This record gives sequence, C-alpha cells and structure tokens, in this order.
Amino acid sequence: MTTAREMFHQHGVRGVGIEAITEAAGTNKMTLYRHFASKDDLIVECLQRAAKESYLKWDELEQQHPGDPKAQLRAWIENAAECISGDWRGCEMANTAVELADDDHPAKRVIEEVKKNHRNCLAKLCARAGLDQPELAADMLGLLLEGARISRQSEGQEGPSARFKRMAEEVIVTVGGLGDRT
Amino acid sequence: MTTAREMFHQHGVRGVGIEAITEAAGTNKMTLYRHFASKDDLIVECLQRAAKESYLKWDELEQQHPGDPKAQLRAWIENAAECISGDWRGCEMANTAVELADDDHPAKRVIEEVKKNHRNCLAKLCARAGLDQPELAADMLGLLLEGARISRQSEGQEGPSARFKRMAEEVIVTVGGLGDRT
DNA sequence: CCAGATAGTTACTGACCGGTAACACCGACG
DNA sequence: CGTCGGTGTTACCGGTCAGTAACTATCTGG
Repeated sequence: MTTAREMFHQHGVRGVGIEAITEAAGTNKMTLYRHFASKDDLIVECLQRAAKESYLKWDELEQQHPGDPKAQLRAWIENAAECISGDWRGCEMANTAVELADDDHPAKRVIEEVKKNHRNCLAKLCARAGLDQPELAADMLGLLLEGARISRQSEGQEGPSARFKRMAEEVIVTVGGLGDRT
Repeated sequence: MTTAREMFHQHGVRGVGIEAITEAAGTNKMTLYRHFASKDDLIVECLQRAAKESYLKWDELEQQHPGDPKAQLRAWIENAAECISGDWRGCEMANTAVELADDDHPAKRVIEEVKKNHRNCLAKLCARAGLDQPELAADMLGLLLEGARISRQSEGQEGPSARFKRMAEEVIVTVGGLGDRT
C-alpha cells in the first residue's frame, strides 16, 4: 500500500495500472483485490492514509513547540517549504483532484475534507499566534503553499516555488503584524 | 479544435478520448488525424493556442489602461478573479502538467514557457506600477492565483479561492506599498 | 466536365487495463 | 494428519483507446 501511494503520487492515479503497482510491491493483482474492492477503493484508502498523516502533522507541530503558537507557525512554514523542495510532484490530494474530473468520485469527499481541515487548523494557528487578520493570513498561506506545489510542476525547482519561505514570512509580518524575525 | 480544448479542460487530457472529441466537434477520427500527427500533438497545439491567448491578454491589459500600470495591475487582479470564479476546472496548463507525469513530454516545454512568461510579465507590471518589492509581489500574486485555481477543485467555490481578490489587494497594498484603494 | 484535394464512413489492429475464475501452494492450528 | 485462511499463478473476459487502411462522397478550380 505504501508502494501504491508512491506510484500514484509519482505517475498519477490514472497513469499507473494495478498490475504495475502490485508488481512493484512484490505481489500480484489477486492479492490486492482480496483487500480492496476496486482501484477507486484503493485510491480512496491511500488518500485516507495520507489524511491521517496530515492530521498527525498538526499534533507533531504542537508537541515540537508546546504553548508557543508563533514557533508553531514558523515550524509550519519550514515544514511546508520542505514539502515543496522535496516533492517535485506536488500534493497527492490536489493532483488527484485534478486527475479525477468527475465531481462525484468518492475520493473527492476525502480531499475536500482534508483541505478544509487543513485550512481551519491553519486559521486557528494564525489566531493563536496573534496575527492581526488570522483568517486572511491563513487563506494566503494556504494558497501560497498550494500554488507553490503546483508551480513546481510547471516551472521547475527554480521558479517562484523556491521563494515560498520568503513569501510566507512576508505574509505573517505584513499581514499578520508579527514583528520582524521574532 | 476549440472543442478539443474545451474537452481536454473539462475532463482532463487523459480522461477523454479522441473519438469523443471528434464526435463532439461533429466530425470523425480520420479527419483529425489528417491534421494532427497524434493525440500528444493535438494536446501540444491546443496548449500553444492557449499560450497565444495568454500573450494577447497582456496586450489587452495595456490597451485597456494605456500608460496606467496601476490600473493595469488592478485589471489583472479583476481578470484573475474572473478566471477563478468562471473555470471550476482550474488552469489548462497547470492541470495538464499534473496529468502528464513524464517530464519529457513535449507539452511540458510549452507549459513551462507560458508560466515563466506570465511570471515575468507580472513582475514587470508590478515594477512599472511602482510596487516596493515587485519581484516578491509578482511571485506572491502568481502563486496566489495558481493556488486559488487548484484550491477551487479541492474545496469548491466557497473555499479560500473565493477570497482571492481580497488577498491580492492585500499583497499590492502591504507588500507593494500601494496606497489603500487608489 | 473533369481532376485532385479534402472530408466522411466503416471496419479493423494491437495494446492496455480493470476485474474475475479456477486452481495450486503453504503455513498455522486443532 | 487434516483443514482452513491467506497467497501466488495463469489465463481469461470485456471494454476502451490510439492509430491505420481502404473506400466513398463532396467540393473546388481549371
């Protein structure tokens, strides 16, 4: 299943076949179909696992800097920047949403939920960190991240996505009113 | 060919077959293959036509507010916001880049070129408009737009993408130093 | 009116892919 | 020892899709 996620992410959910996944995982199609009802089901469960990881990240953030929301926010930025420079294939969720044109695909609900949750957590963090306009700042940080991960696939490593950290700091300083380099 | 672009955009380049395209265009497969070498070729030419349109948009902007870069910048924001609220399927270029996982696909070069050009034009416009940090502002506006168009596919119409205009104005005011609501 | 280019039609190939059926295999547990 | 749940293997079905071939129809220009 970890293999499935990697391959879906690397080649896209529509760009890779079940057989290729099972082969890469050292097994075969039948074994997979004894655990998952269909390819769509496998996709959904992969995304749900990714969702769990995403939720855990927020706990991690809290534990790394307990009671210090400003540090948590900076850690979020750091973490996001690493996401961008690491994955040259962007966000699993967003990519899958693009590939799955049907709006009624079951995966879409998972994606929507994760993205909304992420946005809410970010807004709460911005508020706790004392930003002046937490909702606005959260929207901006979220869209900057989303844009950076997409942009990296169009413009490569040297494009605007490389400057994400700089932009995010600009947001929390000028929009949020956080003192320079606290 | 217009039909092809619409269908590629709507269902994704991998999600629609050439038969469906030709049928929708009121013709058939053979006729298409007499004009385009392959499906990949068709994709590339569709993107190139989109690229031309994108270049024309900048001329339009210039003509709408000749010699008034600030108004041009605001018009760009207006135009971007309309893009977001109109297309619920995001940017043709970015979507195609996500779908085409191969980095050596010919379409990738077109996409990269268009995106880089867009970013450069935006940076020049920001500079002409007298923003304090034109490069930074251009990166931010670009990523906000990219993010908004992607986010709309994950979170729907009511998500952060709905607040794009507000964010863009925040950027040109607080990052660029443009007076409030000029 | 004829020639040549362009477009439509039908049918086909070959490949791939999602999903299933039937059967052999192997380890665990009683 | 037996059987039983999980696994591997092979072959297959049905569908879709990119791309081609061969032929016919239509239009245009001379």
